[in-house]
Amino acid sequence: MDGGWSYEQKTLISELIQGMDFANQLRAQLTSAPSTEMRDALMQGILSSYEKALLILKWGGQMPQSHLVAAVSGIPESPLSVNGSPRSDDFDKGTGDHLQNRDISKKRKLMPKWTDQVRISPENGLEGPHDDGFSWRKYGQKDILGATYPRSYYRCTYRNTQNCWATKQVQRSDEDPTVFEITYRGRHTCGNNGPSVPPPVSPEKQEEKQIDHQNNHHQQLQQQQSQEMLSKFRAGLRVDTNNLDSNETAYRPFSFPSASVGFLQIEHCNSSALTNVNSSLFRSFSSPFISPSTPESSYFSMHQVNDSGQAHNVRHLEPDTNEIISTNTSSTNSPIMDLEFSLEQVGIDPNFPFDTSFFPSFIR
DNA sequence: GTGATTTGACCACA
DNA sequence: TGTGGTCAAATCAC
Repeated sequence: MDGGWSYEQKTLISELIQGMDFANQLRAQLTSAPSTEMRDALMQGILSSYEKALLILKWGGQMPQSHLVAAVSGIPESPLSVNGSPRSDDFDKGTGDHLQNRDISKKRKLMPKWTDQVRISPENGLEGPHDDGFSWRKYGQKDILGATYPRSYYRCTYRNTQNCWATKQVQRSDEDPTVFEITYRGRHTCGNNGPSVPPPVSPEKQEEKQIDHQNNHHQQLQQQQSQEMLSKFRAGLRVDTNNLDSNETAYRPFSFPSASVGFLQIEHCNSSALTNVNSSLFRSFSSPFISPSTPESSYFSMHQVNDSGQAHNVRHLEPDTNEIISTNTSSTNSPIMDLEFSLEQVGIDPNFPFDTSFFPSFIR
């Protein structure tokens, strides 16, 4: 799948992912103040646009329809408490304030939710669901009515330390015990093992990197051009906060940082670089991204990076049967279908000199 | 000793 | 009232 991807494209995706993370974090901050509708809409616009851009770049308009269902919803996902202060576990322990707990419960319900299905291949020796790159901590297991196998509940390990309220539920399929249905809820707001933090590198990966370093010389040349292009891109990206309440003047116009860890990942541009991108995409968006299958396989597969930095096939999706289920009702349900969004909507200077050669030919 | 997992109990919701 | 989701004490693993 990685074939044909230019360095610039990888870089742009990395940057977009990071920008999306920032937007997420910003939204989490903004929702702490009253009158959040405007800001939520703004943030949703940013996220939606990022998602579309990534979809365009990733699939060149040929994304499998069966995997477009889940998408970022337009509803607030922030796990922040109503008063805006970061929640601690103490809030959940519910020793006193039931109203507050009710709010938290509602917020959780409103979190974006999407379902993925993962087939475990016997050859990789996995007995449980794949490692999706994030660090999860199991907090419960429940027998579900009508289900053969119990459902496991996981939350982000960094929930306490980084206020990351992402959770997932893992349910083994009755029909096919090798398939795990994983329901994610909420986006990761932690940076751990996410797009911004490269996972530890295994010996195998280091070997890959050595090989890939041989290609780095050429990539460095490209990198210079990309840096230049990205700086233009950053300069053109603005979120207009003029319409925000006056008490929000502390919020600066959104822009990309001058440096990004994601860029460092690309710097070691190996097979795992895109793997990281894929993994990041997978984590950052409701729409899972899968790669074309290998010729010998009738499945789609997706490489992801586990905690030890090993890339492995974690998704073997039968294109016809493994539909992605989602409860999402957002307008972004069909990202490819809904590409008519203006740059001004998201604060991008319409006069920004996009290098159209950068984009897949179908949108030129 | 510390962190992760297990598991029974509790709570909210339909 | 039944079910799903979460909590938290007990237990396990490293």
